[in-house]
Amino acid sequence: MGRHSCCYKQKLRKGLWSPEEDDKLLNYITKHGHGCWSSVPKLAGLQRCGKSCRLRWINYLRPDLKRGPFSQQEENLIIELHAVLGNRWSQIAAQLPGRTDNEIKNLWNSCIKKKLRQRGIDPNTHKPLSEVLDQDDKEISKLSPTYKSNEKASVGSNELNLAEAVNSKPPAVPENRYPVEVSSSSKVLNNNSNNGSSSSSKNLTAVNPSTQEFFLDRACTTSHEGSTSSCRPYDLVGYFSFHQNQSNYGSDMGLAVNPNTTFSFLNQNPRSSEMLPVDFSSSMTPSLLPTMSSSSSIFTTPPTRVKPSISLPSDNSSTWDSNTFSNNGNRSSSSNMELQSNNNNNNNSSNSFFDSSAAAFSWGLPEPVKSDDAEEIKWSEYLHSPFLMGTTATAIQNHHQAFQHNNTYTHDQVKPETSQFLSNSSSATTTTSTWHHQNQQAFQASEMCTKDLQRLAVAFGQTL
DNA sequence: AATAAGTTCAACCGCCCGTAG
DNA sequence: CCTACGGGCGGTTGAACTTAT
Repeated sequence: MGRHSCCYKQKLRKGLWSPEEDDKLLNYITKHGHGCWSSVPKLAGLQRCGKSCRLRWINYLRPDLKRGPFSQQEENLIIELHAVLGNRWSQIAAQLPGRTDNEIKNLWNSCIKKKLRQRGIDPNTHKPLSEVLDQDDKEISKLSPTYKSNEKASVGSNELNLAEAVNSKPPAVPENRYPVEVSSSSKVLNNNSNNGSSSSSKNLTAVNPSTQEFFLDRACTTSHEGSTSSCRPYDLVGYFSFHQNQSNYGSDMGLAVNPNTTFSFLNQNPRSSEMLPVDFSSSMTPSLLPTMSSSSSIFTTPPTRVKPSISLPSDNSSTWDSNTFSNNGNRSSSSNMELQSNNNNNNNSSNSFFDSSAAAFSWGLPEPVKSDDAEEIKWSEYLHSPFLMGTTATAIQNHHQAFQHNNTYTHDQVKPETSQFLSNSSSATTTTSTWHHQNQQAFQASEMCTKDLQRLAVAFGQTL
């Protein structure tokens, strides 16, 4: 059958690394760099194969690795990126400094998948499980009876039986509602609009206090400058929950797409057949992104905000005010998805979007506008939508800006070369510093938006 | 306290791609 | 053009650890 592994061929050591081996590898790479991995073990005096050394270095010994549990924001970013990139762990890891693809993969398989299922989301498609099941049933029903039974078994065997998962989802979930996680002590605030507008109350329809979830109308519509498009809140982003003291990515969010820029999310994987041409073209943005900011960001930059049309305070101490929720109540105006330029990043500010210990956030979730012509954006469209891509791209952009300002490595150097660590031994430490610092830098860097977007596009394999 | 069941995560495996010869 | 090799990636395994019974 297959060839033997290099370790088998060379009768090399396998399994867990001893501290002595770690020392040897670390010392060698610190002094000489890894160079050709296949020669590293020999030169370092290790009875390991080059691949094993490389893996150990990348996943464990690298000085810029961030230790400790993933923050909620990191998890959210992973989910968001997974929705776009799928199981391209290395690319996902490239957006999470200090995290390895292996780590993220493990987290996904052991933790996030489970969480998503518990919320009734299929982790593979990011669709509600009920939809996935329906689709499966439809596809299976097209097949012959013999194949049908076998296939159904294999579908379920992937990990968890989907039917099982559906059964386990919160019973209170109406079929056409998406659960959005909020933290404890959340309240229904669908009557928060103090200006008499219907505002968000149409979207926020139910709260299950036991599961701490609230549900949004599945189909809602965004309306901007006369153009109306409908979307599903869950489709737009999935869910987000924000918890106090988990602000590694900064405490604010925003969206940004340079309206004059078209750039593509190209898979860096050399396997060309897997190229992922996800374009977020500016030509698509106006209908979904009413107000553009050239320097806003997701997770990072303080000044730009997305006001949610739905939001929840976590407790009495929360600083959510009516303005936070109502967006002036003008449901047909761009305020539904308003991106505000607001330099006030004071966390104690009553306007601060992420002040509360937890906030269900729907990404500028548009309010429903009755429109018979409105069609739901399909999931695949969502994945290609400028809305998400804008957020993702901007997150990426700012993360990379942060990197660049830390003199660590750029996207083109996502897999850090030893020489960089050696020449920037101090910056390697910096890389593991808090995100706040990076966020600040990212914000400063955002002034050079156009230039950086070009850099981003280049980094992702497309010239502007 | 013992053991089973479940979870986490480091490491391995095998495949694919790019490149040098 | 072909082949061998190194690097990189995603999937999988299994040891170590934790929790439940």
